[in-house]
Amino acid sequence: MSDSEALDLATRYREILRQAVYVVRAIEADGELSTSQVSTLNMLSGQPLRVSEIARNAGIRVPSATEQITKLATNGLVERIPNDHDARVVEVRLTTLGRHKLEAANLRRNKEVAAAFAFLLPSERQAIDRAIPAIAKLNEALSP
Amino acid sequence: MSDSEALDLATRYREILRQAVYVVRAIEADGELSTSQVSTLNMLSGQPLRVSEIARNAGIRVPSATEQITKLATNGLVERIPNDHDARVVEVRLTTLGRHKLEAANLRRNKEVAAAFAFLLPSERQAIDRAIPAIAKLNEALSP
DNA sequence: CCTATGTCAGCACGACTGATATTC
DNA sequence: CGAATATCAGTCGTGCTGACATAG
Repeated sequence: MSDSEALDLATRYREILRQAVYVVRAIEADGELSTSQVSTLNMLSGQPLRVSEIARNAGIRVPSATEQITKLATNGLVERIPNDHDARVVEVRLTTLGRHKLEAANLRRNKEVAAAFAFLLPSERQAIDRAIPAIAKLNEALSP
Repeated sequence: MSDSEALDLATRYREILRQAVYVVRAIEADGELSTSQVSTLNMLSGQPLRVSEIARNAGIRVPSATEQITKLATNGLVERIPNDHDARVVEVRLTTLGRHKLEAANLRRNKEVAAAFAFLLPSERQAIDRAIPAIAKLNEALSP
């Protein structure tokens, strides 16, 4: 790929991404979890994580993660658990309520997106499906 | 495509998008235009637009667009032009300075993204290339 | 004593709603 | 008069840096 082809592809990619961000943000419902809250909770759906791990996974700083967690904990969606081996560490765990709210929010959002996918041709859905691993690798390459 | 396949695709698509947002935001340089400023200015690179048109294109409310424009105008990147036929309307136009700063910011960002594309296999670049029109159509389907 | 971890305080950006001119 | 256009005022969410307490 020539330099100018790469620049052209980058331009189109950046533009489509900008659009997609606004469009996906717009499917948030009133009173539901915010997109960043869903992201944080999704991370915790497998196992509890430390504050610093949450920050690293989310691409944000530790104080910002603390703030998110404080808000989620106030709403009873996560709980802080002290670590027996290292008293500096705080593990953050989904509560049952948090898990239920997360599943509801994920399902609603995914249904909306899935409904939009129904407007695409099979070949178009396939094109997006095949691009997802490549975008993941690109994200990796762009990460610090 | 079955419902569960569509839901699965939607899940993976939402997740990859979330990642991409953080990663692309992170390539902002200090003292440069912000991502939302670049978006606004890119809209104006073709022809002047009304405040309400900018808001609609950007997927934001009119007062938010006004605020963006005020900031850009304060920095000399755009100028407000009254409309002869309708005194309620304000057209917003790129200044020469705005055009130069926009081109510099676009080039720097696109170079960073293009450099990341270089880490991908040709087949992976092709996969993203082919997905872009499909994502555009998906954005269309998700728009209100 | 130095480092790691998490929190607190204060700030910036960018969105929102509701209220207000002004013009059509 | 009602609708359209843009702005202003005030608020909220989410990120940041710098300072700090506590633990290793």
